[in-house]
Amino acid sequence: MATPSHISTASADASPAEAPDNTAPAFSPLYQQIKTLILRSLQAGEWKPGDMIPSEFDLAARFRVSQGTVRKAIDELATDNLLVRRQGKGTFVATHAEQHTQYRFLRLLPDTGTLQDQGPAERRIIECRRQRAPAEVARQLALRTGDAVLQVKRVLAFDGVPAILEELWLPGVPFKGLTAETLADDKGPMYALFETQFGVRMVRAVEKIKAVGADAESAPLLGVPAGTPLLSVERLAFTYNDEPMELRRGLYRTDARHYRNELS
Amino acid sequence: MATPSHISTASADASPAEAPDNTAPAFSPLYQQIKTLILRSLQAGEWKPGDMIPSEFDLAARFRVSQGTVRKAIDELATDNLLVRRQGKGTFVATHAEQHTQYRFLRLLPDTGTLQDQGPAERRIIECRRQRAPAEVARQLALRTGDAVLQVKRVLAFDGVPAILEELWLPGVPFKGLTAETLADDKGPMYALFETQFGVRMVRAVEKIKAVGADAESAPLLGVPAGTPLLSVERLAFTYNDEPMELRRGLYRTDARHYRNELS
DNA sequence: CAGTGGTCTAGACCACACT
DNA sequence: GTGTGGTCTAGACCACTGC
Repeated sequence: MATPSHISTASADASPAEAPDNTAPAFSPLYQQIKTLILRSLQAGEWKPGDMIPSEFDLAARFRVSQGTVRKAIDELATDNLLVRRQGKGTFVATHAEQHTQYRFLRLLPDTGTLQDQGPAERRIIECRRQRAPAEVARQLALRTGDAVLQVKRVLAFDGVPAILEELWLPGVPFKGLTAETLADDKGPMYALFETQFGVRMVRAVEKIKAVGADAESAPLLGVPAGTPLLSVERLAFTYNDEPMELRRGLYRTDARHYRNELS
Repeated sequence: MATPSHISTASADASPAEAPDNTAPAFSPLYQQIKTLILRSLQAGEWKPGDMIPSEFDLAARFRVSQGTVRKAIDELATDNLLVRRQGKGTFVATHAEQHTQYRFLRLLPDTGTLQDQGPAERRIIECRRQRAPAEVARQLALRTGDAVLQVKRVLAFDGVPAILEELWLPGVPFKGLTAETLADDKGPMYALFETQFGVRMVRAVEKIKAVGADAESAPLLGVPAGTPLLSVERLAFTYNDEPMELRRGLYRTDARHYRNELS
């Protein structure tokens, strides 16, 4: 591979007397460029969550680089949890619909007992309505104030005991057609529903956690006295290319559960 | 490299009529074995935090594998934050003493303003004494109940306002000689002190987070009324090879700060 | 300049899954 | 068996650092 067409090094061979370009080298390794191209295909929906993408050799031929270079690109996408490799089978677009990855973003675990031998979460939709985005919500979702958003409010319970009260804001355009029924009828992770119904895949998220006291509105919904300390978890979730797609504020009861985090 | 001496594939060529070894394949790729060997050298203190380790070619010669294989081993150790690569210079043993990595395990950030343009944390040691390990502490630190442990209690404040009250338990043997003075005299991260004074490097940690109300003892130390919701952060930290080396319970004020977490 | 890590390639072979 | 990802090697060249 002498010089694939998509390579563009900043310092061109020609015109060395040009303005010396103080800005940035803008050099990026081939495998990074390949990574970007694959990402673009993911974003464009060329391969959907759960799909198998072409083999490393096919992609190498398509992008006109060696298989090893594609491999390195896929390696990074796999460690970012965007792709999943399965030896002997192929490489697949990651999805929230699988058993294994199902509750990847839910960090609230029971204090005792095994991880998820509790019954599945019982969901109760309290509210689901179209609305104009408040300033703060709009800012975080990269919308304009007043743009259409969906507001959802629900309670999650385990074995009949409420554990989580959460409120979600979703941008109106990509989630057009989402209703309380859609949510209520669905079983399985909400992020899996987003994938299949709206083609929106959540890739990463940032959470801000605080301790707060239950207010008069939340307390009865969670079945605790007002003032009970709760975890406030504010999450901003992103799709491909760091596009914010969901703002969520959860109140977690932590009397029998805890938020688990790994540091490294 | 036909067959380096340290390779040991489970299914040997000889004696195919042997007992078929139901247990496990026990196969591990060469680069994993190299990773283990490097890890062993780190653990043995052959290279200390901050040191430069031998070049990839030197290690390749030493382990009698190709440079690419060493590279892959180092790659993984680097993504685990055990090693740090510096182009043109070498590969170094990671340390908590650097500016960049300084507060890697502290996730409490101010709600407003830039990350750490607040003054450095002010530390106040409240207690530091040798003690016999209570059952629960012993269990988590993989000691026996009654073994010697060090118990430390301190308050961290920013700009004069207390933010964190924490209590630490450290195994007595590796931390022999740790006193309140050692801690008080030191400036800089505690984990850096552990490295230089005791040769203990913290590599990863697990935290369990709950919301609790300030009790009568903690409230005045943090300057809040009793009952104020606080984040309870229980951390178990490990050195190389997943040896637990510190148990820490922190109470965080989150009225002007939040615990930040990234999900992916 | 020499020494280090970083990238890219090409080919061989292994392990696994399906058919 | 065929096709997939996984490992290992060897060599070439690039980019950065410091003498």
